[in-house]
Amino acid sequence: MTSPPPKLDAAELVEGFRGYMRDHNLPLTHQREAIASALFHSEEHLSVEDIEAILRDENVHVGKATVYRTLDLLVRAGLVDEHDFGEGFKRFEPRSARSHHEHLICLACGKVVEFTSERIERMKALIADEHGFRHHHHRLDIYGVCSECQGRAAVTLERSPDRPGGGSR
Amino acid sequence: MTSPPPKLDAAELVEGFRGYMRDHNLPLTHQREAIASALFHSEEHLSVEDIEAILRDENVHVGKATVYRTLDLLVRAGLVDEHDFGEGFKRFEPRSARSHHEHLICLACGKVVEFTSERIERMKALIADEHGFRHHHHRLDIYGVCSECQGRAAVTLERSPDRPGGGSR
DNA sequence: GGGTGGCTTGAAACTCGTTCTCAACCCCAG
DNA sequence: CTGGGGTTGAGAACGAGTTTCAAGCCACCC
Repeated sequence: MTSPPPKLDAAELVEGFRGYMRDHNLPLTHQREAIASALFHSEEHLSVEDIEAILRDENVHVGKATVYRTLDLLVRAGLVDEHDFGEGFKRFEPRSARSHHEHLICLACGKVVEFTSERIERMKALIADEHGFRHHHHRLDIYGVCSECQGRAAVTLERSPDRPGGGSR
Repeated sequence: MTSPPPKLDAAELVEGFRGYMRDHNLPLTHQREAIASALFHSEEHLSVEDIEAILRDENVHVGKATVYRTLDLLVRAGLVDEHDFGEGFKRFEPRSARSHHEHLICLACGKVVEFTSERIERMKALIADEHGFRHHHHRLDIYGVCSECQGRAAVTLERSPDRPGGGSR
């Protein structure tokens, strides 16, 4: 478990968080800063468990209720995106300066690769229109096997939709 | 709640189920037939609760463990597709003769509209390729507000990804 | 038709992610 | 510094889904 390099615009996001809290007259507690900072400085799609582990490593104790509450806050502030890759729990990702992106998920190792597609952006708006929907948001997740895992022996995938390989339930 | 017209190829699917059970030397119990039949004759994306309600209406008592086990069986048999629209529980849909399709989900009333897109089918394969992934399956869900709900007063949507309006948690 | 073996069933206990409760606590404006 | 309102944390609660295990049923045999 190596520590990944800090997210490019982490400082910006932290500043954005402080501003949001100020604007909404919400107290900026140590716990909230620790959680936001942990998330903003990560390159990964973190689960609540991941976040708790990071805080534990930093010897910062935060109750899980607070982790969930703060994540909720961050999502509502528009600084964090919430994802459900069908593992039975959610993952969180700082909303970077980059535009909206989709995900490629490896069924063997759980790796998540992000990509963007102008054409898909245009198409989803078109499709919503066609059916009389006012588009709000969408989700495109492609599940497959990444190039590294294709090399490894006998990657047998059962027919099991919405179920990456990393689940522990 | 009016009863929707039966799915076009329900009889076919029931026959497929019988065949699968025979081929795999699995006993065809009353419970399994009742669950499969309920699902195959529905036009909706049913939750486990929905299925239990249908069976209750038919005065067929089936334990929920059996419902889950049978759904698992149907999914593995390839006769049913499993979906997660981010409501906190799964929905099930008979796999009809139609090709793979995507979903438009109304955030206000929970209605699900299906659609297909040749271009998206082609594009997702292309994208997987581009990133060295062997494509397995994918999911495209577009969330928005349907035309009927757009008319209704004050449909205020909080910024809350993966969360249709029908949840009861 | 009756027997028999193995798979299935159902009720309840359990798991696990997430939310709620509430008394103690902290942030910050005054 | 002080007070009050929002926040925190431990644990209880919740809800979807799974497991357990004794009792029951299906299907095949005679």
